[in-house]
Amino acid sequence: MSIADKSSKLQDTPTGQTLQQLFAEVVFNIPLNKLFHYSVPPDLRELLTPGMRVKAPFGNKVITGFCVGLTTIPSVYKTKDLMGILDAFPLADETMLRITKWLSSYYCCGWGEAIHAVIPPVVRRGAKEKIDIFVTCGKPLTAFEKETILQSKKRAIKQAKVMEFLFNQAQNTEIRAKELMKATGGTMSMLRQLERENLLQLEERQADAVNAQKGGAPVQHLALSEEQQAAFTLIKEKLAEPSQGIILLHGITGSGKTELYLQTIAKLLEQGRKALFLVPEISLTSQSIQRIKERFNNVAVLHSHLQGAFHHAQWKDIKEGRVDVVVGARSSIFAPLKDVGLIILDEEHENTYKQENSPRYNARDIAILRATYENAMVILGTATPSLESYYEAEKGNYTKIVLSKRIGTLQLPQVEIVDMLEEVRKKRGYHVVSQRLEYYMKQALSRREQVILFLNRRGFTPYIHCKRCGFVLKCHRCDIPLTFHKKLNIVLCHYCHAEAIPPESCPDCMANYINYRGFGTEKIEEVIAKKFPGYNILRMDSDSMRSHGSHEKALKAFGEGEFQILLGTQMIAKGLDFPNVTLVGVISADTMLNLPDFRAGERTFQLISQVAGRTGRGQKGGRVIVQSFNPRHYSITYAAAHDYEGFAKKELEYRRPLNYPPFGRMARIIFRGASEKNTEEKASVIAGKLKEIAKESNNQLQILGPSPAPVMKINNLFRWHLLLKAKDHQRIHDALLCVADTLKPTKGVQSLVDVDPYMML
DNA sequence: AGCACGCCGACT
DNA sequence: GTCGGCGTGCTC
Ligand SMILES: [Zn+2]
Ligand SMILES: [Zn+2]
Repeated sequence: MSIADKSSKLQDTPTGQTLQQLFAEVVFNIPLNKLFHYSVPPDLRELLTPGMRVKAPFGNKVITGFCVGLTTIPSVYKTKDLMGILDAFPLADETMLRITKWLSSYYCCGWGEAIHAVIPPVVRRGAKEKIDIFVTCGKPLTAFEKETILQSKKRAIKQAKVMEFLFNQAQNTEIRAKELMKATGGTMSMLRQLERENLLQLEERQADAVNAQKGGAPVQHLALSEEQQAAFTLIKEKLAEPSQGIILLHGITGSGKTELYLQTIAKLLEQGRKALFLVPEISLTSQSIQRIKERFNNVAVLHSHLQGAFHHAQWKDIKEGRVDVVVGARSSIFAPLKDVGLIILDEEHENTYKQENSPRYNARDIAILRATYENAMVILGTATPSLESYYEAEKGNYTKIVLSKRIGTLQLPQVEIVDMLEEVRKKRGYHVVSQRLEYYMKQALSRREQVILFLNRRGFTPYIHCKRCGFVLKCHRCDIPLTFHKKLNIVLCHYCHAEAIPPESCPDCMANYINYRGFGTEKIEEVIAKKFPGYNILRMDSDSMRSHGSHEKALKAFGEGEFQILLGTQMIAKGLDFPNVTLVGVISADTMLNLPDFRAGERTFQLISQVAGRTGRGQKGGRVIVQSFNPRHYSITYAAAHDYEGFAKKELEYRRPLNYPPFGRMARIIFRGASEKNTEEKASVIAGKLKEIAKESNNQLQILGPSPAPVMKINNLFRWHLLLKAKDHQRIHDALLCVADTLKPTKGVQSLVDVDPYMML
């Protein structure tokens, strides 16, 4: 314990200089937005830089914290000494400290929590650097010399095998010792023995994390279309300006956005700066990731569930400037690149950019923030801009660039909406496949073309109910109907994954009138198999694609024509590019439309547009059939007409009077607890306080609720929520700050604050 | 978040 | 009379 009084404020250094006592500002990974000051002992003084992790006594134990700053003025009289420094270099640079501070303020979490969320776990754990052993043949040998060696090893079969394997490799190529041993059955001691005999060379070094393509010229740029060229010219102009700003690149599917991204990256790299490329999710089948890797040399593809050591090495490579382009999903926005000049968000509207646990940030907003801090350009690319981005562009805050033409002679597919109510009347009863869809499927299949069917619901039937008393079978832990899975013969909760045996009679009234109602992908598969015997159906949903690599394998098989019909959920909605697919059927466009969410219409429009983009990718053209019980809903009709502008105008018209984003801002507080009563109570206490603040604000702030969340119970926890709505975010922020201390968990009820929420369930 | 301190019910 | 429940407050 050092006392910050006059006598100890000065310390003597070995050189005799007298230095003022220095204090470290430290934050911890706890839900507490508070700085703690620690005195820096003389021996640590030279080593400590903000951004490093430190060991500090906290309460009666020693924990790890982050140093976020240094000061000579402590906030308290008594300060404890720092006990150690964990890093030789700061894990977070100045920009990252600024960003995390902003995160903690904006999303209502501790600064320490924000930093914690931004540093990959492997880096925090300080994974030992992965050392690989590489084997090479050494000097070139003639065929005769090789033969002599093999002869001399006649009695050491395994050794001969190793040497033979090496000889069969191309001259001077290296192979990982592990791979070599796996292929030949050799052991490490064997390799060491061969090394001693000078028959091979072993080199121990850190595995390369970067996509280093030694030699082999990168793939050349493609020629740009007239429209692309105009867009590129504009981007280049913006790039040359001192503050480059934000570009909304609105390009329909197939208009060549990726090529523009790539050439812009190339332009930026010429300036010696680095680029960050964000994608909604990293999938091995992604075309754009493949194209980036073949176009540039030092590309790092960040994979969130990557091998620890590899990830650590990759992170270091990025930090130390050996990487030019970082590609990754949401959390890659925090990649420790120095001097980022360009941040690209592909499919900007995707909700995967929003993190659904604390800090609940949106990578799109962080990208814009980071770009202003680092003076970088942001390109938001999409075929269906989020209304937030569209509106910013309309206001002139973003530069909008439109690519309205498909590359080459490709035509947009023709979209036909089928009124399912009409269908019910015509066919007397409900059929999941309409006559129109069946007709076009027959046509396409008879021409040996392929069909994609989309349904955003897995399982066999989503409801199990009693025809006599109306009882609906629900999960005993959640307020959610159970889904019947036929193949596994279980009923499953899609929220908590609880499973049960399908009932044969009503659990409530014992009647034998159990009805399995509705349809999921599993049932559609059965229906289609009956209707189209002799065709191979590939079903892709999280049930059928559970094992590793099955996703890639399945798509490859479909691409090679092994299957004629591909049926699946969300997972087949994006990115697929199969020229032989001439028909896409949307089994139900209503699944999202009926959700209690003000973005339901926007989501429906995006989904139909995205799914429609899976066809018309070849010379044979394409057609889309959209089945709906709301065939005249504007989200569906505008999507069918490929009219984004029309949709956006209509949707904005609906949101404006209600002050929904983009006109207003929102935050949501979710309360959850084991006791229904306590949960409700807590929600109304907080709501009461907020409503008082709202009253003072002259109705600038609105409080909606408290009310039970649309899903009232998940995993035995009851859920209530309330919404804050205001014209500007500051009001919401101030209000949240006022109630912040009452949001701590009490009586087993916790409160979760979600600023700019996406999920409303 | 942990952890200590503190104040009221049901146990030896 | 004590053991332990978890409500409140603090951590440089
Ligand atoms: Zn459940
Ligand atoms: Zn019943």
